[in-house]
Amino acid sequence: MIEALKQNYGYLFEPALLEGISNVGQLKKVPEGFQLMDIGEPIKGMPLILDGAIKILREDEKGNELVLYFIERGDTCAMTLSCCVGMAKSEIRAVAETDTTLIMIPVEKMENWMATYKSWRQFILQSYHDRLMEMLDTIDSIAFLKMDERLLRHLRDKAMITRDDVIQTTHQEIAQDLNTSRVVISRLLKKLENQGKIQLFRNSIKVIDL
Amino acid sequence: MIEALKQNYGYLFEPALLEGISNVGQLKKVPEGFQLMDIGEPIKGMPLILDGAIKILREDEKGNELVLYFIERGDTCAMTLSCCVGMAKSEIRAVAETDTTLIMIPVEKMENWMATYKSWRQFILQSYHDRLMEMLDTIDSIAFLKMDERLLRHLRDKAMITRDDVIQTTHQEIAQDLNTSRVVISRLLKKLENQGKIQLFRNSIKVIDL
DNA sequence: AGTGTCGTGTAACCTTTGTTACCGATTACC
DNA sequence: GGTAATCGGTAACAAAGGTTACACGACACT
Repeated sequence: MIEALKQNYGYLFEPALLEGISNVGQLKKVPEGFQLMDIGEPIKGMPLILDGAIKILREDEKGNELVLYFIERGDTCAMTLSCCVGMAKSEIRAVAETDTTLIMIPVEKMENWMATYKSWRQFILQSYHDRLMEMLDTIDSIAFLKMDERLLRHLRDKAMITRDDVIQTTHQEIAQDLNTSRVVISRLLKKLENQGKIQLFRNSIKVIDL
Repeated sequence: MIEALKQNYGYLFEPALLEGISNVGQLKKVPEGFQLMDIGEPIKGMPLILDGAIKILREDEKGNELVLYFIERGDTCAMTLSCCVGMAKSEIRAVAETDTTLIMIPVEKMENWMATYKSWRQFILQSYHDRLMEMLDTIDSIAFLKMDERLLRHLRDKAMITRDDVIQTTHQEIAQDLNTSRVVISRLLKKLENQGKIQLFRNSIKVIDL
């Protein structure tokens, strides 16, 4: 574990902190589609992603979903940080977008390390910052963009985090991610294909115009 | 200044920190409508609100606006915190919603106090948490609600922060806040009035159903 | 091969929201 | 008092997105 940790976070954290993490942290490998956290669930720990990607999404009472953003290698989940401060319940759902390796850190350590390690403080603040910016991005998309632009952006995001211009997914799944209906997505995807921006296949989409 | 400071933040910060704030902080009184910060502007300092309320909004390249949330007495602006970490440019615009009194703290002090005062650390983290939750709320509104519900929610928010069920505003201004057109707002306001949830006057709206 | 399920394309229609245009009332300013 | 600007109501229409229904091919399972 310490090896993968050093590789991803070595330049960030001082040796003593790396050691602390590897002592109390719990290595976890989860397959694609695995649900790491759900809305209303108490927070068990804070994840440090070593490899893979996680989809963070929001749901309302009626079951409508919306993807907020993805987190990747080197990231952590600000919502988790957040919950250590105030309430203990998660406001979001986290689902592994690809096979993912991560370290879970018990929440008790956080305040502790905040006082001790400057690098930890900076990491936490940076994470909050990054997540706030992602949320701003999300808000920009929903508030200012039409569905076809949101769709294209979503496809590019997915291509980016999987590092593959061919996305394995269905129209139905995209519709859920963007909180709209399958018919609408099929319609717009066809339009994007006619514009030469993507290529459609059964169960996959190739993004041309990255 | 130290008096107003103690009154609003005394229970949060230890005496030494309060003293530090009152030494380096700069007291500011701004009138309603005053623009405290704009998108792209470098961040000068971090505001602690003593009295009043500030509207935080986002704008895209085309000039479309959207209100993100309001901050009030006892709050600070997470975007400012955020900018001390990464870039130095503001991502948002801040406009005084009412006459407002605040203390500006130079950004240099932040990292300093983070190491020294536990209460400061907790305040910063709590602020980040609060702001993230507000952003989630905003996303919920835009993503899951129809315009009439968003409108009603906006009116209630405004009533809340001004502590007055009569809102002084125009349909045009509301339309800007919600990134839609005046005609749409007029239409929906009329509907809400017919439903008995509000009462319309020239330049003001009374929220019945708080 | 036969059956059922899943993924996709498409048409028809409805609702919500955005746009343009116009009008009357109120207010501000000279 | 006259004039211009602002504010709000409304109609008519356009565009975007949501809904329902159905067809057809791919695929899985037996």
